[in-house]
Amino acid sequence: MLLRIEDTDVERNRPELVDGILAGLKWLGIEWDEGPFFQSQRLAMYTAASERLLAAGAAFSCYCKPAAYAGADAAAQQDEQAGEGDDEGKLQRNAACPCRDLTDAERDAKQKEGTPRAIRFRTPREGVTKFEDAVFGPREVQNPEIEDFVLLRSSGLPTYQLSVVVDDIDMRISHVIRGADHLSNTPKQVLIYRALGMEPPIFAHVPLILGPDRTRLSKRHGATSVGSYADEGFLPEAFRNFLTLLGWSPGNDAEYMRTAELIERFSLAGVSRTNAVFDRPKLEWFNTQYLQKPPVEELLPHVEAYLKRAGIWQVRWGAQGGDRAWFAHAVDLIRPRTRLLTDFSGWARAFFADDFDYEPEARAKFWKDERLPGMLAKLADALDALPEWNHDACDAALRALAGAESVKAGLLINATRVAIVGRAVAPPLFETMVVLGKERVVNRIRRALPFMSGQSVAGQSTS
RNA sequence: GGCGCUAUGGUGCAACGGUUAGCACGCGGCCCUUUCAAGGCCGAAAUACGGGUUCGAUUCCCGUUAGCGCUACCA
Repeated sequence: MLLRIEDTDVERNRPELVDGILAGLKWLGIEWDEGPFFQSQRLAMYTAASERLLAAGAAFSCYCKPAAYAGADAAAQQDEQAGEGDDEGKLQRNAACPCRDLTDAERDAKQKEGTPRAIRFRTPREGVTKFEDAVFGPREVQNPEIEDFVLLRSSGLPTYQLSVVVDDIDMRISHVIRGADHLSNTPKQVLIYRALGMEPPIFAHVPLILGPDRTRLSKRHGATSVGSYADEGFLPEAFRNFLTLLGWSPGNDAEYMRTAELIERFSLAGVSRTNAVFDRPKLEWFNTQYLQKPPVEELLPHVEAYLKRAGIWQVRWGAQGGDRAWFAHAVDLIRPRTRLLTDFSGWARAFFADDFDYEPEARAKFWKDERLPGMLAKLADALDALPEWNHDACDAALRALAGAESVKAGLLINATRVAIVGRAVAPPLFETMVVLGKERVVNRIRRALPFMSGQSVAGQSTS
């Protein structure tokens, strides 16, 4: 596998974008052994190929003025709306270029005038071009449907059609697997292969991914570069699983498939021909699966990266033997409730940092009772006095107090949870206490007391 | 406009001539419960339309409609 950057359009190609592409591929786990190769640095190959085609009579020089994309499009639409004069527009499309019949003399004249020259392919005006697509099956198009397309622009830069064929030949590409938007242009490439005396490779066109509005996925649909999904806290493997199932299925109802299984089961035969809508909620569901099912160890490096990014990573958590086990334990406790990696530095922040705030909704919901400050003060004392710090000891201490105060344990449990992690949404209390440790728990409860009792006190807690 | 591709619940996929049309996400309800998730159970929800072929069509053929793609000196 090699990586090739197809940057032959000066207008649209921005060098900075390449870094993003490379980073995105790496994040996805796509590795390449050779490259990246840049087509913009292989121009000599394309001009050489076009010269060969020219010499063989398979191509010709064109001196027409280029029609700007926007202009051409607008003109075409006007033609359609006008309803008349559309003869002109129709004839214009798919037509042979008048320059294909220029005499040598006429050509020399144009050349002398300094008229910009492009090189077009001399498409046969009859016959059909056939090829086999691994997904769409046998294909054939009438040659007259294909225009005399440009191979080399007047700027000397090749078009996609030319560069891709030249490179695929040079790089001995066996399978061309790409978006179905290229299906219609494939006959042109087959024509070039043949004119170059080569047999085309295996083509396989895969369905497009559409946005919720059913148009091709683009910047307008928000998070569209792979990098933004990385930033949002998605796991590469979840993304892979989700993406693979867009336009492909193993033939049964299997959905959660680790990458190794995906690779093992994938086959071009299972690829569908219908475009698929990118369903963000389902992607999130896949992410929760990958956050929760694999062994914690696999998750640790990812969580570590996000904690670092949030600036709350402690080096000791990375030390094998040391607090690595604690870190794994904490992550394991938190992950059943996570949907994105950012949750670890989000609602679960209190597990890794001492500066966290009390979620207003949580306070409103669980700190309403006026007896709370008094009871929690006693709870802190009781916990502090505990000879051993484990789930059952904490559990017993809290329930004993609840009994003594004649309140339901839930009242204390919920209030305490908010006091020590700041959230209503958090793991079971006693397990949380064990992970946080006695000193922190006691301190945090005492620290929270002033913020209770219905008074709305804004502020942060530091333990 | 021309050419082409596609068409199963809102979304992603199964069923590749015979099923009460299945699974998953999402949605609603219930259970569980220490909050919130997870999990379990239940539910609403689809074969675009019209013709054929066939004993029998989601499935094969034709037409219509719709969506998408190509029709650029973009890829």
